Amino acid sequence: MVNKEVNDNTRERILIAAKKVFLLKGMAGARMQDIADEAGINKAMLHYYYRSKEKLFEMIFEEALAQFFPKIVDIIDSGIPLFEKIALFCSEYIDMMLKNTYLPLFVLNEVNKQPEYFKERFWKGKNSLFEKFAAEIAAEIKGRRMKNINPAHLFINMISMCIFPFIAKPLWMMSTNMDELQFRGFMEQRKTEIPKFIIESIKK
Amino acid sequence: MVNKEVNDNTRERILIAAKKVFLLKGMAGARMQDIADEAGINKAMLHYYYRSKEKLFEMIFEEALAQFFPKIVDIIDSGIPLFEKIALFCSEYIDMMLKNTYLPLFVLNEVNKQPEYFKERFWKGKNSLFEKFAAEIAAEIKGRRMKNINPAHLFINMISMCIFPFIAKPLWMMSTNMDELQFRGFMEQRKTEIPKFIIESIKK
DNA sequence: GTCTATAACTCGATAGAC
DNA sequence: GTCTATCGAGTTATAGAC
Repeated sequence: MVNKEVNDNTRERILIAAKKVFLLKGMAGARMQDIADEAGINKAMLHYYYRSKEKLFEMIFEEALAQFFPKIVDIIDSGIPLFEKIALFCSEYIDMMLKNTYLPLFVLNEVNKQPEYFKERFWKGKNSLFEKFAAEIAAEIKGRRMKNINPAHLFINMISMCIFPFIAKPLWMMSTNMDELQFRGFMEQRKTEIPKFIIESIKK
Repeated sequence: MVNKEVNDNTRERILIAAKKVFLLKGMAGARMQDIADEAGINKAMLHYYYRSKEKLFEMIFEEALAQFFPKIVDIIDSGIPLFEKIALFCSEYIDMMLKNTYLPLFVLNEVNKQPEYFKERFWKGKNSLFEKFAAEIAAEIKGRRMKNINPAHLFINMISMCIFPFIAKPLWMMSTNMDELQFRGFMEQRKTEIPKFIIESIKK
């Protein structure tokens, strides 16, 4: 009983440490020693619980993907009106990234570095991610409730404006002389600024 | 004389090979052996010409920064009217990235991985990158030629929509079932779609 | 300048004591 | 379950012949 608890505790602490190190340094840059230090244990333990660096990485990557994607799908698949949907998406997605600043760059970087690995291992039956969204926009256009715009462009415009600032964060902070707190404030503003900017452009 | 030419030739071939490998795999993921293979020579030559992996990386990184930045500054500092400036920026910048697909992710990733190193080594007196742009927008707003919008948001909206698709390229191609050629066509469209989208939103 | 061989070192992984 | 010690593969870097 006591062992079980200690076990779970260590297992969990390794995961937390690994997440921190992998998200900061990526698969290629992370060291098992860094993770062990961060977790306050020694290297052998990492292998005892997770066999190899790759297995440990997969755990973290899978968890990261689970955070990165479902939010998108859930909101887009919901039944609320398009303009509200856009506002909700931006707000929720930016909120999630404010709690996980390194998540977007980590995911996109690893997908770029090993696209085949990602495709086979993690990309199963997710082909039609934004088809529903595209159909909804087509309907709005046909009903003359918004301007004619290619849904693909609208979709990636929205995503770009939400995610990119987190990817360019250090560069952006240098360019604007923002500190951590000001950056967070800036992203808080964007929760409403982005929807406003989009809707202003597409409304009739 | 002959030696000099051979020298230059090898030096140059190493740079080209190193650029390819570093941009694809990043500093942490790149191997000196990969670069040597790509250049069709052996590892010792790399050290003969560039001393160390880090020195070689700095060369490539510096060159990458030179491509990534000046285009922005030049156009933004030019005297053309704001709306044309936005159109020109998007077109030129996307064009540059179409020729260097991996450039944005490479630069932003390395800056994120080593922000201090970047700041000290490469960020000298570039603080006011978009101040001029902000001032110009402020003038337009005051002159009632466009809607009231925070210049910082407008600026990063524009940059985000141009750069992000390249960073999310593999994921985007999977989501939309695009092939390489279709992706290029899509980005060609965006050269005009993005300015249209922006101007539609801010014009009065 | 270019190559082969190898030194020096880093890092993931394992053995074995407790 | 946890630790120390160490192995062995892989990598950067150098020595030395040509």
